[in-house]
Amino acid sequence: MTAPSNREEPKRRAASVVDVARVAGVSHQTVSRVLNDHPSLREATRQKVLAAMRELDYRPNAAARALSSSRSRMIGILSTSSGEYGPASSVAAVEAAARARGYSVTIANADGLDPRSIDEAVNHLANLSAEGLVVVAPQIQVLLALSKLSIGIPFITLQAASADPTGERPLDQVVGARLATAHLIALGHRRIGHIAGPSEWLDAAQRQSGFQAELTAHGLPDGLIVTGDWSAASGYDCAKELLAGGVTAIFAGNDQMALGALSAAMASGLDVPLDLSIVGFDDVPEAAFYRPALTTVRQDLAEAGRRAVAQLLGESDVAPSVRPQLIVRASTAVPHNPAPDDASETSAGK
Amino acid sequence: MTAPSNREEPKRRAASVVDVARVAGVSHQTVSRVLNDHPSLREATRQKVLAAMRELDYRPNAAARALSSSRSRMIGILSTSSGEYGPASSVAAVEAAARARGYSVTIANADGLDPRSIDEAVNHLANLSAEGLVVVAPQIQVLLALSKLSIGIPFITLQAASADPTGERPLDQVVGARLATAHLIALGHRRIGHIAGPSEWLDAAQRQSGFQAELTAHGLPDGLIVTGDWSAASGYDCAKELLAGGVTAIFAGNDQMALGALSAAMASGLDVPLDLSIVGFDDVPEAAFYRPALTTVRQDLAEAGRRAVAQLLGESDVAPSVRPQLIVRASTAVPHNPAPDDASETSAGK
DNA sequence: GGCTCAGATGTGATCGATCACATGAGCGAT
DNA sequence: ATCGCTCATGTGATCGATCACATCTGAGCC
Repeated sequence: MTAPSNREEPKRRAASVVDVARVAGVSHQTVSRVLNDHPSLREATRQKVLAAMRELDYRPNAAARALSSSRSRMIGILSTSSGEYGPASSVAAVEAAARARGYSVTIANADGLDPRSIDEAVNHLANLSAEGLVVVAPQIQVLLALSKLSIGIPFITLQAASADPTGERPLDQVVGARLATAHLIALGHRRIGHIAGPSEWLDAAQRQSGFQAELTAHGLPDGLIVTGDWSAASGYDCAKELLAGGVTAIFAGNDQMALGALSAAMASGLDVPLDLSIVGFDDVPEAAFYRPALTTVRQDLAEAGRRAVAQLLGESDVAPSVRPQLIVRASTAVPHNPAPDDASETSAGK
Repeated sequence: MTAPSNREEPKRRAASVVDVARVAGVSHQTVSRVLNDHPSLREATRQKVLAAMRELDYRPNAAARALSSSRSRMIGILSTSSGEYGPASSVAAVEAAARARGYSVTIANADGLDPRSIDEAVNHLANLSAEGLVVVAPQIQVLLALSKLSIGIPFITLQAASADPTGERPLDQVVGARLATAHLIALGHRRIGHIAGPSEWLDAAQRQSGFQAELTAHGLPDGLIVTGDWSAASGYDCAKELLAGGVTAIFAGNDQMALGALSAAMASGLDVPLDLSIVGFDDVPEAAFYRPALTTVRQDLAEAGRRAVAQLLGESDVAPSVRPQLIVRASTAVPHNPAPDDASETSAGK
């Protein structure tokens, strides 16, 4: 650390605003102004500074910035069970949207069932002074923990209504569920079962209520509902149960459970879609290659991520929810014994 | 900022070390020592400080810490195409391992094919002064960009040899591929095809070379290899091509492509496993529910994530690679017309 | 010409922690 | 009793940016 540093050792400390200022022949504040593109700056000066930055390979120090401005420019993603397609894609979407706005994202995964784990994850993000949280796997426990801890950080969920009383949400799960259910009803199904996700997940609850709402809207009695855990294995078991109840169609809360249901149907010697129609939710990339190819509901997760970030950062152009889309493939068809009263509908194409 | 602050406004600035010090009746440095559990600290003092922290709901300011210690306690995850199961699970594993050590993780997704996008992602992480990078989807381009940019940040990949010349790697893809191939050979297959992942992915290359190595070790001629893009759709097309080449077994570079191959076999009127055996790679959670249930290679991604972080943070106990595991299910069997020379092996159970 | 005023730039304090160094207390050896 | 040493704690500088405020310059106006 003595003045005449060993020239064998070229790794001197990284350049700072002061170094840039010296090289450019301006003050450190001017450099800072270039960094934050301040309006009143002569173009010539800006260029001088930019040149100096390039020469020194200057990288602004994020920590120093965060400290002095007390803005971390950091968004926290709170997730659980994140090997799954939906959450994983959402994380990527949020990251892209955040980075486009000059923000970074940190993740914290919580074991959704363990309150302590949730607290730890939330606290971790709070300690980083994240400016906002995106909850990617919104279990009730997580939302409860968030409001209870009441660290003054705004948060939003992709799939469900946020704490924000306006009730805006990037993805509308109810509509998607109604789409799926309406499709089955239109085909002529009357005894329809639903494999719901775990009841503590808000998306599961919303999909389930969409299912019920659509049945009711068509004057049909309440459907059979059994609850799985999002996994294909649980889908298998739940489907067995629903089949015992005599359903001709199943709407599964996600594609994995739909896959399990497909498997259960085969194990029961039933043909899909001739004996049993199945609709999934998510449109995972593999859904078209399940056998038969799965009819499912697609959500634009990328767009949802973008909107979540926009809303979190207080941008005004909050568009209405992203509309989900029904993708009709080969796992749904007119039932064998359609209800006697209404058999005018025909099978779906593709 | 005048002394008598408006009591109508209760949101005063968050507590700092100085505040805690005042309440505890010690110096700010002592508080800092508690934070970093310094060895020489009287237990009574520590308790006093901890009590003060609790009272003030003190949260250490990560930015200030990073600035003064010049350690960001942040690990960057560089990923591409992160809706997929492998990368997504790895991210979660790395996050957990990092947080357990008091580190945070930031993600940056790059579009793996676009050099500019890679540079942007790497620079983003470098600007946050991440102390290390974990490359989760190691395409050659990404690694090239990393060495070219030569920001002095250590990095490691989960699946492939890192820049570190020791060649240690958390996951050994070659072994997994040999396991899968050996299984097919042991069943009696002689004409085996491989659906490889994109050649720019190091894991794809390693799996492919493991496949070849195993064939060679058994004195078999080179296998047929066609290259997909990890997707089920490409698996379908590649399988068709391999079938035209007359293979009796296919080793797919991941489970999605294996699913596509399953679909292609059915479309060609072939029975799996009677007419065609298929092995996948990854053991995605759904693999057991494909029809037939997929024989595949399981990797312990969680353990790999842990080791990657440990190695990155320079912990000494670098264990050898995690051994992958062959999961035999129902998609592989003895071929219809086994090679005449060696038919002593029998089918694998479940 | 002198005045005002906005545009462009500079000066020093500040954010909240750690670092480097100084100091006081306690205790055994000489 | 004094030296020397370690343990426990305190003091002030420092990290690299922004913030608040001061200063300078030149154009426009009367």
